[in-house]
Amino acid sequence: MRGVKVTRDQIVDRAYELLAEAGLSSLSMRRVALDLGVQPGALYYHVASKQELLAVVAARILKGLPDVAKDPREAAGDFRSALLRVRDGAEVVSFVQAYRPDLLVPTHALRRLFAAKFDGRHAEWAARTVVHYVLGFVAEEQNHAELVRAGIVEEDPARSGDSDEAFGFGIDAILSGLSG
Amino acid sequence: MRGVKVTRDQIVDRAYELLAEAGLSSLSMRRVALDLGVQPGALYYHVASKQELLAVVAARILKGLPDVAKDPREAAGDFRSALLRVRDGAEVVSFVQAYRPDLLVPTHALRRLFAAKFDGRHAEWAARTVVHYVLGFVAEEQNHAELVRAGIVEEDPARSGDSDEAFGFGIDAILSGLSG
DNA sequence: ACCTGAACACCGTTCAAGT
DNA sequence: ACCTGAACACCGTTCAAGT
Repeated sequence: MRGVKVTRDQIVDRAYELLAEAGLSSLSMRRVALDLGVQPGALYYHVASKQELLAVVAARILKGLPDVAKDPREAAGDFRSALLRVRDGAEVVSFVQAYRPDLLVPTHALRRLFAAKFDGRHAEWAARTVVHYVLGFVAEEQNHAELVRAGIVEEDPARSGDSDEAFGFGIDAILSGLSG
Repeated sequence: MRGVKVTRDQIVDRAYELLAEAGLSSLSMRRVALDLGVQPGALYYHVASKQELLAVVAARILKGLPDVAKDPREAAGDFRSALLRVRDGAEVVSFVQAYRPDLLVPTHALRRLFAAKFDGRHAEWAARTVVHYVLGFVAEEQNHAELVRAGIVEEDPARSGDSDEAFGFGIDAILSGLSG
């Protein structure tokens, strides 16, 4: 077989699509390679590791998010929406936050907003408090959705539908506490 | 080879130790089986899946946590301490929270504490707000620690050491917001 | 009842060799 | 420069067959 050309962009695109459509458990280097008609090893000429690939995919999940929002409440809502658009989005972004915190837009935007009321140290902590809450909230939402999809757990109709309200409740409490 | 007897407790014990000492990436069914001197398939007579095993391990991580604490601040601190005792503790508990929410003590305890000020619905949301924050915070702490340990990322001395203070800052903000 | 042996269908990563 | 082929060292899970 001849070597079929692959670009880094194609790899990232395919990885993103795979994640968005099928979730993190379907996103493997071998699957990406197969879809692109290339041997698994070929990917490593363009990307150092699966972790690096995930970091770039996470950045794409958050692309389009404005780097400066009106207020923290809107920033948090936009953040959640971006995560929900991609299956397991919160888990991927959560990992990348520890791997490459500099790559993540929402923390920057929030820190800037909080910089009006706090000094640098506390603005950073305030931003992280919001980010941790959002990631924790959405991670549970999405993990639960994956388990329902897999038929491992059945969704209980009592607690479903309240997600937006529950999210808003927490955000409001946090923001009111931060401005107290 | 003859069949060596294994109990469910031995499996859970070994899984917990493996996690505590070496982290989630070292916790495999095959490794547990090897350590117990048994074939991998033998485990499936005692435990339905790796997910079920993780659920029991998560319960053990939180065992010893009082099911009714004095105040939410203490409950949150105890929760974080329990997670930090085991490598990748937050990630495991985070997964299990979506898989078997009923198994997790801290939400129960917090809901009970918040039930004094809120009705059932809002007490639940308040408890979850705190739990999401704690899990998000500790997940980042531990993910970062794993990456440092693996030499993939070097820890920056500027932001290290502040963890307790940063955690307290967020908790105080959330709790003051919840009681406003 | 409980385990072995062996398989099935996968993983991420490396690297000599080819073009 | 970029890819193949092939390997290395693993995974979770299933299941007939043994005891």
